[in-house]
This record gives sequence, structure tokens and C-alpha cells, in this order.
Amino acid sequence: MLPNEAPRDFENLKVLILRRAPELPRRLAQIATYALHNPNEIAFGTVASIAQNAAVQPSALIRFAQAIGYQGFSDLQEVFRHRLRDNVLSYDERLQQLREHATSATKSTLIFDGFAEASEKSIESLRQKLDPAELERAVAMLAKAETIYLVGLRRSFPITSYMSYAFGKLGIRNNLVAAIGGLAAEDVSFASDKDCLMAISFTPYASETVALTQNAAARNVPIVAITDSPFSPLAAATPIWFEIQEANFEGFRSMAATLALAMTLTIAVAERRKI
Amino acid sequence: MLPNEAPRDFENLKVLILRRAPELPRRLAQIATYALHNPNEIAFGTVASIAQNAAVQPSALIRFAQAIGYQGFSDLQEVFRHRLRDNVLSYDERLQQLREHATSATKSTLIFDGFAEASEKSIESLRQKLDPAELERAVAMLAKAETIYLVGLRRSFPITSYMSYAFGKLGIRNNLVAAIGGLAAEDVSFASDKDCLMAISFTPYASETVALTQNAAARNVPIVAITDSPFSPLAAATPIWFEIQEANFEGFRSMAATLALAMTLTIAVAERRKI
DNA sequence: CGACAAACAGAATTTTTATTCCATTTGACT
DNA sequence: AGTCAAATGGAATAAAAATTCTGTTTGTCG
Repeated sequence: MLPNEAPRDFENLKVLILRRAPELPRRLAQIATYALHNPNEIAFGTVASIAQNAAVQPSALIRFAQAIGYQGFSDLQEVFRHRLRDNVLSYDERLQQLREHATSATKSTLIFDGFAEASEKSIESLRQKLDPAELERAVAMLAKAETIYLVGLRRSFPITSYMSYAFGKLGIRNNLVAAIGGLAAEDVSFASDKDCLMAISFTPYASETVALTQNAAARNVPIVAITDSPFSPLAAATPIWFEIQEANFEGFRSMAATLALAMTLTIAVAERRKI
Repeated sequence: MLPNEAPRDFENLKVLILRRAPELPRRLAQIATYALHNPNEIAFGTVASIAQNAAVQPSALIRFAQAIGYQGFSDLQEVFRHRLRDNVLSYDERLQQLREHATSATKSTLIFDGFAEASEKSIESLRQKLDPAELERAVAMLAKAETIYLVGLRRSFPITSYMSYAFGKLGIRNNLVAAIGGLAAEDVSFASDKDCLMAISFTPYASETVALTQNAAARNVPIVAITDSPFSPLAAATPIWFEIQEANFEGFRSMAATLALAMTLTIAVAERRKI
């Protein structure tokens, strides 16, 4: 037996679990996975509740703890709890720590901090500006559509591709206009007033997105747009549009707020359809 | 008696205790003070241990809990624990305030708030976990690559497509493996040990992503992975990988943290190249 | 000063929770 | 296929913890 195989701090425990997991029996390996994924559950739960959530027997938890060198489950749990005790910082303390951390950190972490901050700011700002009534109208319109056409190129393409994926999983018919092989115009030409076009574009507006949207508007296809200014050609093309101003870091705009809104629209449409 | 005098969240509990403290009997007031000064002790301790530390009798703790409207001490303790549950505690507290100020009531805005919250949580959690040294290694490896191959399907595709767009604008040669027409394997087969493969996959891991990554690893192509667990097949395939656990709302995982990391990697690689 | 109610400490009890034990199952090896 | 050790599930037991109860103390008011 190895000496002292029972770390008292979480970091080493994590390493230990990872190292031992492969050689553990099936059920115990399952618990290892669960423990690393749900550390708080382990910290606060009871043997019975954790066992239920992890879909194992209570006794397996004790065996697991003992297998990796602890006296019993309570002994192991102590480590999970200790981790939370240390982590407890007030908001001010955390900011302070971040600031200190930032100055001593590498260039990469500075960039990350920058983007993290930009993301949080963007979301917060959208949260304040978002008009519930406008959101409801957009959801209602999208929910009615036979097919939802998703138009967004370049910087907006990740957003539309996410929506397409999510709509697909939710069983909502959609058409992701990918502009592969210059076929975008043909894709959208099928859209009718029974469908809906979801257009996303930010400065500088991709000409193809603008053209497709204006074309659809001319044919009375209902349109929901996400853009970044009242002067955007997209805003001119439809009464239902959202203004999102993403914060940027070193000139690179966040996409967090747009993504959050996109997710909201997809789920809200799915919920609406269910009724 | 006021109706429903037993808040389930810490912020309101704090207010309640402060308000009631002056009119409580001596011992109970003493406990009130102790509780506000040592919330973690309350969250983790047992009635006996807390009583000892606060220099009161165990029964006094129960009487205290009941005096301010809870059913028993365990009931009260639940609130103290809940505050620590999702690790991002001070964050939760902040969000709690936001929620109270929110005027919205529609279903859609509730969904939006849920995603906004999940996004912020995810980013905050990654911020705490992200290892600067690991990030530096990943950036260094990607910066050296002749071509960066981007592998990410389904849910991860928006991320890789963003990276491809950003790399493109920054003049960094990359190859977005889109698996269109089943051509993914051919795309990656060109990758050599002078290139680098960026693989992104979350539970349930897309089999194609896993296969491509393992294949590349076998041919000594350097790999940087983003995944959600140490047990992910991606983590097994490379020493350089990031663990991201996105918070979810109604089962739909946020992508904010992954996106922030992806942006960081692209910009950091570009900066590194400039030198 | 004495009566009374509220507050309290500490023991007794109940409830919850962790751990152990044992019969059954699984899976590897012959 | 048959044997055996390891692993597992689930009930039984032990331990720990929360809560209640009771006799005593404290402090107030007449």
C-alpha cells in the first residue's frame, strides 16, 4: 500500500481520482466521474441523496471512498467541503483577487479576462434594454412559421448555425442559409409569407445578408432581425428587430449577448409551439 | 404573525436576521450575530459543533431557527448551504438582486434571464479554473502550426466556425472541418506534425470528432482540445486540453464560456505570431 | 420580597445518516 | 460448461445528529 494515499486538499484529490479511475471497478469508476462533475453535490449531499442522483447504491459510495484511501465517505466528503470553505470570498474580495491575478498573469489570461468582461457587460446591457413585448412578438411570429429561414454570414454565422442545430433538435423545421457554392439566393427564394426569416447582421453588414433580407421583405416574408443599430439596413426592412451592442475587447466584439438572445428565441419558440 | 416569514435565499435571510435581532432574547441574539459573522460555519457545521463554537447550547440553535420562522435548524441551514451550492456564490447574490429589479414577467424574458444567468455563471467558473500555464502552452502550440485544423461538429460547430472566421480575418491559415458530404476524414488526413488540430466536443461526444482526433493523435499531429470532462475521449488523446463545464438552463447548456475561450485562443495566437 | 413567565441548559428521545454485512450476480479463467 | 474471486445491491446495524422535553435559572413586575 502506498503511503499516505488520502489527500486533504481538493486539487490533489482530483488528481488521485483521475489516476485511479481507470483501474476501478465499473460502479466505482462511475462514482469517480460523478464526483468530478458534481463536486458540490458531494459536498452537501447525504450518502442517500448522492447515491440516488448518481444512480448507485449508498454502500458503493462508502466502498469508493475506501478504495481510494479514505476511512469512509464522511472522511472523503470533508475534502469536498473544505474546498468550498476556502473559496468563500465576498464580491469585493474576488474583484480584488482578479485585479491582482491580472497584473501577475500572462498575456493570454489578460485576453481571456478581457473577453470574459466584455461578455458579461454585453449580456448585462442587453438584459436591461430587452423589451419583453418585442420579444413576445418575435417569438409569436417565429412560432407561426412553417419553415424558419436563418440568414447570417461571416461573424453572424456561428449564431445562425447554433440556431439551426437547436431548432433541429427541437423538431422545428428550419433552413440554414449557408451560402455554400453561392446558393444562398436560391435557398431563400422558396420562403413565403407563411414562413419566417431570421436575419442577423452587424456592422459592416454583409451585403448578401442585406440583399436577401430586403428581397424577402419585398415578398412579404415575415422577418425578425438582430442587428446593432437603428440605422442598420436590417432594421429598415422589418418592424421586429433587436438592437444588440456587444462590448468589445481590443476591437474584437463579444458574441455572448447575441448568443443568449438566439438561445432564448429558439427555446421560447419551441415552448410556444408545444402549447 | 407575518405570512411566510422564512426566506429561501441568503440575501433576504440576512435582512430578516438583522431586523429581528434586536427583539430576540439574549442567547438567540448572540446566535444571530454569530450566524452573520460565520455563515460558512453554519453551512457546514453540525448543531453540536456550531453550538460549541458559538458558546451556546445545541437546543438554542433550534430555538433560534424556529424563532425567525423556520421549521428547525436543518431548514435554516439549507439556506446557508444553498448560497454556496453553485460555487459562484457572490455572483448568485448579485444575480439575485438583478432578478428582484427585473420588471419582466413574460415567459420569454424568464428564458432570457435564465440564459443570461447561465452564461455569466459559466464564464465566471471558467475564469476561476483556467490555468494560465496551460493556456500559454496551447497558444504556443497553435502559433507554431502551419495550418490549424478546426474540428467541432453539432453543438460545437458554431465555435469552430467562429474560430475559422476570426483566424481568416487575422491571416492565420486554417481549415474548418465541416463534414460536408462526408469529407471530414479526407480534410484531416493532410494534417502533419507541423500543423495543429483544435478539437472541440462535449457530451455526448460526436463520434466523428472523436475518431478524427484519435486518428490525428496516432499520427503525432499536435492537438489542443476543449471538452467537458477528464474522462472525455478528447482528454485522453492529448496532454493539452481545457475543461469547460457550461451551466445550463432547462437542460440547454450555455456556450458563453467556450466562446470566450475560443476568442481568447484566436487573438492570443495572432498576438504571438506578430512577435 | 415573592410570584410568575420567559429563557435557558442539559439530558432524553427521535430521526436521520453512515457504515457494515451478507446473499446474489457478474465476469474471468480453466 | 464449471469454478472462483471480485463486485454489487440491498437490508440490517451502528453512529451521529437534530429535536424535544423537563427541571432550573433569570429577570421583571406587583
